[in-house]
Amino acid sequence: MQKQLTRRMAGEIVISEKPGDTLKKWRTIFKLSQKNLASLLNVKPSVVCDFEKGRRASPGIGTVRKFVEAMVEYDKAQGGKIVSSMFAKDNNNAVYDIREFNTGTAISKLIRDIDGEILSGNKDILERPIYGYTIVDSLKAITTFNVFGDLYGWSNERAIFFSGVHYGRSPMIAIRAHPVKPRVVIYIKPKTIDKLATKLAEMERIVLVKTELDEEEIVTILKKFN
Amino acid sequence: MQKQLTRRMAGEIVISEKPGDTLKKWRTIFKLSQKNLASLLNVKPSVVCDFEKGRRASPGIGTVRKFVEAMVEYDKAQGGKIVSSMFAKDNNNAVYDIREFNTGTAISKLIRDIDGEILSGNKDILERPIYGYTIVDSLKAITTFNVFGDLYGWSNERAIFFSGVHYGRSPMIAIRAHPVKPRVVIYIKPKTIDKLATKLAEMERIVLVKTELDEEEIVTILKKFN
DNA sequence: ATCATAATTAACAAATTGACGAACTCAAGT
DNA sequence: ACTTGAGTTCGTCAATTTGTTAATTATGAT
Repeated sequence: MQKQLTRRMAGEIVISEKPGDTLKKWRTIFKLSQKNLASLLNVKPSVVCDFEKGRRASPGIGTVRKFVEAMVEYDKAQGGKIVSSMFAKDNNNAVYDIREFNTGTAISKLIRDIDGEILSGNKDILERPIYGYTIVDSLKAITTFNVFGDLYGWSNERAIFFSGVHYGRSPMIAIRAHPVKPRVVIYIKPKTIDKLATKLAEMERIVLVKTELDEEEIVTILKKFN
Repeated sequence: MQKQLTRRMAGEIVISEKPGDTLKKWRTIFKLSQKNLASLLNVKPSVVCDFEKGRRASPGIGTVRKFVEAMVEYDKAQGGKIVSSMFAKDNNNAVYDIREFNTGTAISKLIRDIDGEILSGNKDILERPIYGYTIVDSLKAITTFNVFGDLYGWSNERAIFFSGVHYGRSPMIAIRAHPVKPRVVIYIKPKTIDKLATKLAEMERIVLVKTELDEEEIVTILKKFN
């Protein structure tokens, strides 16, 4: 986990147009003064300044490594607050938004409001109520372990929005594999729709919908639901 | 997406214990010879070699940036196949596990650790490095179309494990048919071994191995690889 | 206005990098 | 057996980096 962060920091510094600025950014994130950092590295503060100000156009990777590792080590000695905070954000971002409605909303109304196109689903299901929704990044949802536990809020009578959909196969397969099923699955701006996706949706009696709105627009629309 | 990858590559190189090895790893992933890469960078091949061999303990970040960006740019000009393959983690349940190593591991070490028996393969190939592995269910791999696109992670310098093997013919035929070849093929608990399998392996200069360990045991062993 | 702390800049010596070219090994074809 | 291509090793040298010291400029806080 630390190594991962050091890599990220190093990569960012190396690729940045202004490596010095990026270095400074990290130093401030770790709440270190130039003097502090310099003493961790056993050099004079002017060295740190030189790098930050870009007076060294292309410092060696050894230097970069020393810098980032020193910062991470320092934080670790302080309890690792900063390092772990970096990861707290990253882990949950598979879920873009999750909310519960106070009263049931008909599936058909939801679809109308988000300008959705029905890909699969019997008409008789469309008037069933749902009580909430979840918006997830499909790739992250699948790669992040255990997301599916967090996908369902208080009710599984809900809609699940998937963003970053390519063919729509993987999300439906994941849903098929999972014991708890949503009422509606909505693909956000899918590239194309694989036939297997609609087939699986029919098998599970799930309404499958696609929309060309993006996450942000959807959230603003759904804010009006209660 | 490109920038993301360049950052990752750069970070990996900087933090690696042997930056040169990591550099080389990426070069091979991008299917470039030292000469090719050198010409992209407008330097002589020996320069590339010097860096890969670690003659410079701490090359400048400018150098790293040039290298990394050149490779990504090159791939982009070729259609961006490799870059996009890095991000296409299309989930396919035929794939039991897939992982990359940070540094190359000799094939012989892998075989030793998983208690493998060599069925075919010259001794001189055994010291070649591999950079990752994939474990697939052989039946699913073949019946599910398009798996072979997902079989290779970041590098085809890898080992492919097949589980559920009966005679070992079909997997080798599939590999023969596919343009990208792995370095090593390992059968997990095969019932018997068809002669055709070893013959095909020899033709493709692939090391063919069998092991009596199961998937789970293999994964725990390979966890220790880096 | 003053004192302390943080940050910036300049000048400089020693070490290292970045690049070349030439000689060399090693494997793969033909 | 010969050739080609890929990769390795190394002496060389200008350009850069690494680090030091010392002087100078913000930035606050009292």
